Amino acid sequence: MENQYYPSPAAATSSSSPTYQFPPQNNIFTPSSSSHSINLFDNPHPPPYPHHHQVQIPPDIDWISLLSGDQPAGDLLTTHNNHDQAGDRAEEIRGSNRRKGGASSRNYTRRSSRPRVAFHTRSTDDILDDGFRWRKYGQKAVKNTLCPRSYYRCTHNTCSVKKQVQRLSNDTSIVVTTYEGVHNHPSEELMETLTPLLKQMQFLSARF
DNA sequence: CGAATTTGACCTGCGC
DNA sequence: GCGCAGGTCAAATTCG
Repeated sequence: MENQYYPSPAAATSSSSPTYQFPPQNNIFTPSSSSHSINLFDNPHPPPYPHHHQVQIPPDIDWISLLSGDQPAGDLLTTHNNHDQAGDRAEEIRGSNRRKGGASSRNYTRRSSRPRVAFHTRSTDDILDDGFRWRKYGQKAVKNTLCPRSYYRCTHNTCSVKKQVQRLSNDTSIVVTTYEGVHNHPSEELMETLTPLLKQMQFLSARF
């Protein structure tokens, strides 16, 4: 079992332990339900951003589709190539008309059944400083929503954690961030903090 | 010039 | 079977 790491609780530097909205059951928010608050350190994906504030959730987000990961794992974690029927047909169409962004030889990995955790924050920044580095790999307009949804992937080599970021259409000051999966490495921010301490410990243990 | 982002095409699941 | 919507890929573009 590998160690698993979560977004670093930078906000924990404040003296009081902040609490955050958390899905009541199955990681799914329901706008009408009373949201649970949990301690920052119990939340596997705490919003660690001092400049973000907890807000009440408006009845605007489709939490079911956003957070749904309850389909059979075997169906969700399949890997596809272009040798199935659809792929062959698409390859014919592509043929001499290869275009930008084509998918002639890709392994297309579908949405996984890994646990998802979403939280909402009020911020002017789309990108939350959670101590990890993310690379944007897509943006998509979502139906019934004015604001596009952005897709990010953790830049660490062996880490496959993803997150989606979207603003509410009726209150664009609110950012909804959805994490999928857990990090298998510590955050860079955490390592920067710990490295000098570890070096000092090594130095001291070598002396004594 | 390498890294990161943008952007439009591609792929799949699902509802009708 | 078809069309739509969501998610992903990767070439092109931008940025530091």
